[in-house]
Amino acid sequence: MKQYWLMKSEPDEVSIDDLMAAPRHTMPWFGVRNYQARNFMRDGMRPGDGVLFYHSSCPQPGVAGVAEVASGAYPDHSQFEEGGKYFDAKATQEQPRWISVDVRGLKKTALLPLSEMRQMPELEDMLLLKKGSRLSITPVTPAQWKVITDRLKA
DNA sequence: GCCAACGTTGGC
DNA sequence: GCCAACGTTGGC
Repeated sequence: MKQYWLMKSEPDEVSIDDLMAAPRHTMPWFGVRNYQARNFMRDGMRPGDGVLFYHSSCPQPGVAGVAEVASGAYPDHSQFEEGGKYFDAKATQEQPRWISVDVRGLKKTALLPLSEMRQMPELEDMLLLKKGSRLSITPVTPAQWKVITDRLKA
């Protein structure tokens, strides 16, 4: 059963344009350092799942495009890069702590701003919109997916 | 830059 | 296992 997700990225780090410009529109999703988000990737995601690509921590936060999960989970290389921003001294090759999946961009869309999503009654239960929600990866229900992707086409 | 909310760490 | 202190996220 296909599932749906929302994945946050800071456009200064990786924007929807960066994703679409990558070879085969595909990039590894690295740098997740939160267990709940990791577990969603590890236990919930399957290739072909739908992804809303969300721009966060920027002047215009919102959904910037549609993507899909393009691989299963594998160890996040950045945890082993000593001196790197995402290095984790407690991770080993034998016992990796963090994982990545590949994400393939399907299309860049007109930005659906967070402010507008907050005004859509159908989205009031979205995890993204809950007070205090900071998870970089959240599940999206099929109904929410439909409302949002329909809106992105309009 | 502010700050609310949440997650993690570490002493006990 | 508790919980205070600290760090991070992310909208504004």
